[in-house]
Amino acid sequence: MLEPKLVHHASNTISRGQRPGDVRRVNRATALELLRERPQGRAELARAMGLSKPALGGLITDLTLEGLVLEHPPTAIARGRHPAPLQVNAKRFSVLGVHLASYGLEVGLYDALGVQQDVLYAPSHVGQGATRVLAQVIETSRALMARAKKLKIGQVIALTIATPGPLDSARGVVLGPPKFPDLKGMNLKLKLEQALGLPVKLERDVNAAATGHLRQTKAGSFVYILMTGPGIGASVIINRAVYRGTHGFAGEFGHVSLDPNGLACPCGNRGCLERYASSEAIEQHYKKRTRKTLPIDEIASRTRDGDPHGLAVFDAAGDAIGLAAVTLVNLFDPSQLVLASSGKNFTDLLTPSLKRQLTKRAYPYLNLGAQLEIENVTLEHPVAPGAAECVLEAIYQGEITIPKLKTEVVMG
Amino acid sequence: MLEPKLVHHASNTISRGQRPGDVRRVNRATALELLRERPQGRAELARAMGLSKPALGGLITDLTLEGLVLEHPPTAIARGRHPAPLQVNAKRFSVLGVHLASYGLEVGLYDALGVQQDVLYAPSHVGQGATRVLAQVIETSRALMARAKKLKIGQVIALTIATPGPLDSARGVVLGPPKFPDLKGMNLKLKLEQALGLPVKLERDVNAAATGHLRQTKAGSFVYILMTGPGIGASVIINRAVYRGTHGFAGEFGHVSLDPNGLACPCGNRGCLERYASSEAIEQHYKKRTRKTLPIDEIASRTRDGDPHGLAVFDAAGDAIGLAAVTLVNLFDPSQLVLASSGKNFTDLLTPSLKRQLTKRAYPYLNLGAQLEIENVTLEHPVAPGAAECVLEAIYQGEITIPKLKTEVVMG
DNA sequence: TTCTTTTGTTAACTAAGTTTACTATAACCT
DNA sequence: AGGTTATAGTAAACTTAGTTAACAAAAGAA
Repeated sequence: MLEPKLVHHASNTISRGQRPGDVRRVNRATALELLRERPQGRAELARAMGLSKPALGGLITDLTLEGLVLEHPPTAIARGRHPAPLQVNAKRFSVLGVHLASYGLEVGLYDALGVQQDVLYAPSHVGQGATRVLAQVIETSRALMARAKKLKIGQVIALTIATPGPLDSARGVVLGPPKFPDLKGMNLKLKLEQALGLPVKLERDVNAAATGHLRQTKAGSFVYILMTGPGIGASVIINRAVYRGTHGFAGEFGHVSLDPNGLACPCGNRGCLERYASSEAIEQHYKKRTRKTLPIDEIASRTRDGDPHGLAVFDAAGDAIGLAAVTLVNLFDPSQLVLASSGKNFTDLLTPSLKRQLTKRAYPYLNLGAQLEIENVTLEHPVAPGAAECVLEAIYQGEITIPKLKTEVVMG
Repeated sequence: MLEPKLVHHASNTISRGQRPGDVRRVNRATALELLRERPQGRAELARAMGLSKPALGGLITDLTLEGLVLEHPPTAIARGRHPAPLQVNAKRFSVLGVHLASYGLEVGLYDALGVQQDVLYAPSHVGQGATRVLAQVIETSRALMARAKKLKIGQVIALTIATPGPLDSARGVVLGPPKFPDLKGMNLKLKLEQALGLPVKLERDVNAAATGHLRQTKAGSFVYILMTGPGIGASVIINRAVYRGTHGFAGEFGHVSLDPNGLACPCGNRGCLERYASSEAIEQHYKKRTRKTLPIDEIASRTRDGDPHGLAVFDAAGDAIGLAAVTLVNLFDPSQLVLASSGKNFTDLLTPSLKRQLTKRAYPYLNLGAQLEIENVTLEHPVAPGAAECVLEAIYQGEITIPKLKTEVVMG
C-alpha cells in the first residue's frame, strides 16, 4: 500500500500582526462583495460597511480607476439627492468554470458578475488515460476562449477546475478518487496553467457547487450535499467560507457509516451511506424491485407520477441520508441543509423521509432536527458556475491579480 | 413537547468594514498571546508578529502602563545587546474557573497566566433543586474569593462556569441536559453576575477543557473528546478557536449513532455511542461479564494488571469510539484526536482498538486514519483550568475589561 | 421659490503602522 | 584595552487609511 505523505494545509495560523494595509484589503473585498450582491450608492454602502462616507468614497475612487466598479447616473428612489448606483463592472474581465466529472466535461464562460455567457459540453474521455483527459480539458477551454474573443466581454483571466476529491487544492494535485483514477497524482493546476497561460485553481466539485450556492443565499453556515452518480459529497460552509479540514478532505458525507457490518465500500469502510442512497444505489434498488434498468431521472419522473416502487426506493434513500444527516447535525449544528444533484433534481423526493428521520432523531429534546431548514437546489448543473464563483472570489479578494487596464490614468 | 425558539448565535457575519482601531486590538491580543506562551524581548516579538520594532515598542509601552506586561532586567543569551524579557504580569488580576458537574463542584483560583493558586471541591447538590445548586456555586466561589484576598495575587475580576450542555452560551442560559435537568432554563450567567458582581461566561464543559488544552499544544485544528460519567462530548477546534455551530450545539459526539436500530437513548435517537462506550457503559459491561460493580478507575487499574474482562470491555468501547471517530474524521478531517476523561485517565486503554478501527476504516485509500495523531490527556481535572482559560482568553482579547490600576499614570 | 432631506466631497485630524537613523549593550578578536 | 560586529531598543519623519465636521449638490415637498 502506498503511503502518501499528507501535508497539512489548513491555514497555518501564523500569529501575525496586522497592518493598516490589511484594513484596506479587507474593506476593498467587502465593498466588492456587497456591490456584487446589489448595486447601490456610496452612502448606503458606507452604512452597510460601518464606514464613514469619505472613507468609502476613497475606496470607490480606487476601484473605479481600476475599472472594477462603474458609476451610473442617479435614479429616482426617494426624497433628497439621488444616489449614483455603483456596480461591479461585469465586462472588466471574465473567467472559466470547468467541471470535470467522470461522466463528462463542462466548461463555462462567466463574466465578472458570474453570469454565464457561453458553455461547451464534451463527452467523457475518462478511462482513456490521463493524457487524453488533460488534452480534452485544454482543447475545450481553448475553444471557449476563442469564442469568448468574439463576444463583447472582458478578457478571460483565470479559471477554476472542479473535480471529485480527494484533492490537494493548495498544490493543485489530484489524489484520487478510487473510482476515477486516471488523473491520480497529476498536478492538474500546473499543467493547465502552463497550457493555458492563466492562473488556475483546483477545487472539489462539491465545494465549487457550494461556493456557487453562497451567491444565492444569505445563510452564513450550512452544509451543501451533492449527489453525483456513485457519490454523495458534502461541503461544510462556516461563516460563508468552505471548511476544508486539515488536509482538505473534510465533508466526506458519503462515507458516514450507517452499519459497521454493512456492505463493503471501496473506501475501505463498511455500510457507507453512498452504498445505500447515491443515485446509482437508487437505480440498483429500483432494478431489484422491478427488474427494470432505468436512469435516475426516469425513476424520479415515474415516482412523481405515483410509481409505488419509486416511492419506496426514494423513501429508503431519504431515510438513509436522514440517518447520516443526524450525525452531521450532531457534530456540526448547521443552520441549513442544502440538497443538490447533478442532472435533473430529484432531491425533493428524498426530503419527506429525510425530514422525518431528522425530526425523530436529531436532538429531539431541543427540536433541533425539526427546525433545521432543508433546501432543494433545482439547478441542473451547479458545479461549473460554482467553479467560476470560486475564481471570482479569489479575484475579488485580491488573491489573483487583475491585469491593469491599458487606458491607465496617469497623474500629470 | 416544549418547542423552544432556538436562536442563531454563530457570528452573524455582518460584512463590516475594518478600521485602524481593529488593527490595534488584534495586535494587542496577539502580543499578549505570544508573551503568554513564552517571555521574550521586543525585537523577537516584533519578528514573530511581523511588525516593525517601533510599532511593537509602542504596543508594549501601552501594555506596560496598563500593568499587563512586566519588563525584567536583561539576561545574557547571545552576542549583542541582551533583550529585556517581557512577560505577562501574572499578578495583575486573577480569575475563577468553575466546573459544575453532575457528580460535584470544583472551583479553582487562577492567576493571570492561568496557573492554579487555590481550589475548592464540594460534593454535589444536584438533585436537590436549582436554588440549592446555585447557592452552592455562589457560596463556594465566595469562599474562594475570600481566601484569595489573603494570597498575594491580583483581584479576581471574572469567571467562567463550565457545565454539561446544551447551553445558550451567549445569553448564559442552561438548556439541559436530559440527565441533569435541575438548572434547565436558568440564566446562570445573570444570576452569578448579580450574586458575585463579576462578569461571568457560561461554557460547555468539553469546550472549556479543550480551550485549556489549547495552551498545551501548538496544533491549530483538532477534536477534543471528553468522557464524563454518562456522556461523551467533543469540542471541535478550528484554527485555535472552538467551533460552536449555529446554535452552539456542535460536537455532540456521544450521539453519533452506531446502529439505527440499537439501544434507545434519552436523546431520542438509537444506538448512540454513549450507550456503548461512556464510562458508565463500560462499568455496566464489566458488571455484566463479572457480576462485579466497580468504578471505572478500579476497572482500569485491574485492566492494566491484565484482567481479561477489563481488556475485553475497554477494547469493545475503543472499537465503538473508533467507529464514531471514523465518521468524525470523514466529516472534519482533524489533525489530531485528543482523548480526556474526568478522574483518573483511562483513555490509553481505548486507543489500541480505536486506532485499529481508524486505520482500517478512515480513508484507508489515503492512509488518513493511520496518520491521525491520538493524544491522551492525563490531567485528572481538565475542566476547571480550562474554564479559567476561557475567561483569560476573553480578557486578553479585550472582551472583558480589566479594572484600571489605582496607581494610574497621569500626564502632566 | 424656499425648505428639507439625502448624497457625495473637501479639509483637517487621528490612529497606527513603516523606514531610516541613531543610541545602548554586549561579545569577540586582535 | 580598544576596535569590530552584532543585536536591542528608541526617536523622528513619513505613509496609509481611517474619522469628524462642514459644505456643496440634487431633488422632492411646501
